[in-house]
Amino acid sequence: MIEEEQQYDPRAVQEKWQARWAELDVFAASDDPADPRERRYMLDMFAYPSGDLHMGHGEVFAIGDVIARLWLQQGYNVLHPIGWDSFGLPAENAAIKRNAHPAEWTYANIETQANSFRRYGISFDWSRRLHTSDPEYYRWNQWLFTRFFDRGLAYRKGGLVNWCPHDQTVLANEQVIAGRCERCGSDVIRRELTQWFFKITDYADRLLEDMKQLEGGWSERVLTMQRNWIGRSEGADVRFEIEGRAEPVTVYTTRPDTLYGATFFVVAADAALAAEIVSAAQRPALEDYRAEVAKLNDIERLSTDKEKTGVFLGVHAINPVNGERIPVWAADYVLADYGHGAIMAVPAHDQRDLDFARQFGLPVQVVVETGFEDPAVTGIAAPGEGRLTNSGPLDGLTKVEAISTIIGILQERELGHGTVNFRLRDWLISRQRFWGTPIPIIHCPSCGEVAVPDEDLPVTLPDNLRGAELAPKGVSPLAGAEEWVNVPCPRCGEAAKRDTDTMDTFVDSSWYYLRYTSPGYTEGPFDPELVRRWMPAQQYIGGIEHAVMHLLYTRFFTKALYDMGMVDFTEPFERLLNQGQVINQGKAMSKSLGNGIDLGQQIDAYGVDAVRLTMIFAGPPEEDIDWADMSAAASLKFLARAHRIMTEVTSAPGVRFEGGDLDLRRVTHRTVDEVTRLVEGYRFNVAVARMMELTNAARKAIDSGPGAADPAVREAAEALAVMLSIVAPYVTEEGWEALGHSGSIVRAGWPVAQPELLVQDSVTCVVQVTGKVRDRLEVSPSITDEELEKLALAS
RNA sequence: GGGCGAGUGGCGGAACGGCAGACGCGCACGGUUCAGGUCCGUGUGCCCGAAAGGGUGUGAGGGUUCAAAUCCCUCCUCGCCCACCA
Repeated sequence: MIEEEQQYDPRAVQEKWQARWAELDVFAASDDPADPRERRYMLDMFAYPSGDLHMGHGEVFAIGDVIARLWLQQGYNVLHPIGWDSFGLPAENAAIKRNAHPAEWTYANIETQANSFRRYGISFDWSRRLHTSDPEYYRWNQWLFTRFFDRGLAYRKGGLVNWCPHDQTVLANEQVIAGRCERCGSDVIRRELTQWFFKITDYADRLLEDMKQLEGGWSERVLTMQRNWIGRSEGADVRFEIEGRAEPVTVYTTRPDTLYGATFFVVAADAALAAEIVSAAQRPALEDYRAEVAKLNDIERLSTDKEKTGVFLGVHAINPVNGERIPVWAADYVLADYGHGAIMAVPAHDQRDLDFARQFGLPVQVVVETGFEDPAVTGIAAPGEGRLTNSGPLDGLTKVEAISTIIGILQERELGHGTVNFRLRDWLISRQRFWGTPIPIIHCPSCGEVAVPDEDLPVTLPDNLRGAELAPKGVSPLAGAEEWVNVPCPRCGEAAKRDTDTMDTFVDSSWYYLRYTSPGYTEGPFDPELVRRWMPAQQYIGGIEHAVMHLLYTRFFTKALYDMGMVDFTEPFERLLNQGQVINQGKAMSKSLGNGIDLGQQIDAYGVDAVRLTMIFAGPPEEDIDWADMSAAASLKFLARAHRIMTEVTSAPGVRFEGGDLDLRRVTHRTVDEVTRLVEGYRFNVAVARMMELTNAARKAIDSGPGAADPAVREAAEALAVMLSIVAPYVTEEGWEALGHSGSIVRAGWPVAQPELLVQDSVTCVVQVTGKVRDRLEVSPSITDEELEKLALAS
């Protein structure tokens, strides 16, 4: 029920100011090079149009808007755009279910979300809106792909890839989370396919190295996650002869110093090499074993303390440094796609190798004196440091000395060399689905892979496929669109076929922030001049779930574009904030738990301002918010209290503050000073607490202090209105109007603290003796140490 | 198994190495109100005490320091990331 005393009706106020903001165009960024204002780019991760906005959007966009509105108040020329990441599986699945085209569902949801964003009061420059499913956008995806293709950064290769049996498409390594599909949670299996990749591994070193630029601006957490993902390690490649094979086999090791302790050799069971070198006698055993391994999915393979399994391949390898014949085994603990898919096993100094040796009765040779008891007896490997032993020329050396010595020997004899290895794999971008950017390649029987020429871009999706025609069948639905598929080769004119796969939607999101600077640009993906002006973005905000995938891909794209001379920076985002999740009753909201909270309903009940304030005041932005612990009603109460202060001011607008009540003025200026620093340091919840204190101080001044007519009360109310406007834009617009101002508070200007009002007349000095508070002294802040000591001893 | 981070009232959370618990929720009491709610005010870590006051207190234990929630070590618990990564 709406109370008669209630000062404002959220719904009417919201509509009033949405119209006013549009009319005054207060959120437009200026591309005018003559604009004297310093530019700032506030970037939110764009939205996926899965229905209406949800609570998570409510938090992330509230946070982004606080920063964007702070900058607007501070007088910056602010770019704060929004768009939609509108290709992707859910649209396709919805279309199959409803016998419709994915575009219908997608664009309807986009409109719903756009309206909700407007209501939510986010300070977007709507003129820059983009949708990745628009041909004008994905045209440039294709253009960029062809540039990557020309430079060898996009290439096709066959091999084992991750396959999601539910979504019926391949997945990039980054999209496999603990053996499951990142999107649907199905167990991922491996499949042999020829697919398109982006050569992100060429950039592994730079992706790692350039993190130096990000330190301080990105959380250590995200940087660590990226570092782990890239997984750089230093070691050596060592060539082992395999008896009966012409070519030696290379293994990678981080411990070349232990080469003399290699007592057997292991090949990944699923690697082609195992089948190639196995002896005739052992072939059936290997085939049985491979069938066993194939049955296990990654989850089972990962189960802890799993017994080591493997089969002897009936052949021997030769240890290149001491000529020893060591048996070659196949096992599933060696991974086909890491290193070279084969290892030298040093059981004395590697736990996995030791477990395997003990399982199959293989010899253990200690080559480092670590002080550990004999691993062969204890079953505990000795991975530590120590002097080398039983190692010929390495005997007596330390680990570091031995590594460089053995690498020298290997290089001299052409048996190996020092090298760096990465865990990072190339980015698999092909998808066997419809609702994405068609890969702009034509396969010609005589010319091979031919890029679609620029003048033929975009290759648009056929619009006659709908419903069941889009159903996943293991190959792209585009393969069924014959008149679309069959085209002449652009090079020779012979009959050829289009590539029928579409691109991973992470390609779309790898450069959208560049397009915002010039969304209507037709000469390329973005206007290089405008990108130079606006980028890199000062602030990026989004969920931690993108810490590896999206953020790694955007960084890769930026570096690739830098190498093409299209941008003049190597890192796209200066500061990154990863907000926590909004959960309910301790758990993520989900349909199955029935604990979902609807953002729209919260707004209907409490108003936009109260919902935004609740998100902001709940705690540090990186932490999760449990909505069950929050009170939007309390937020509404505070907003009404703050608004009432603004309506009670009786002095005239423009009154000189100088003669006003000094105590209140000090509180105001101290609050301004602190709030500014708190917001800039992401401490939004504490900033709100300070605003509440200012509100309480103003309340007291009106009720039992100098009274509503005192200029200091106006000063407090105006400062409060502007500071609070970055969190609660609507009620503060009302308050600003009640204070006698016209136009919009968006342009009011951020208050500036006067230094002389920040110093206090007296400070409380606490006298402690052995850590216990013994006395408190009120002293001048300018007191000298001697005087203070005298006072303390006297008391 | 490895790495990173975090443990503070009934709750969400504040505290450059310097008065622990700001601010808010909740609760209690008072004012306003016919009443309830709203609104305004006071109080509120825990223990003893009518009060003044005293004791105690930031997951556990130890250390550094005149002084530790904060820095160091060990342990416990929770969260996240990676994971037979050679």
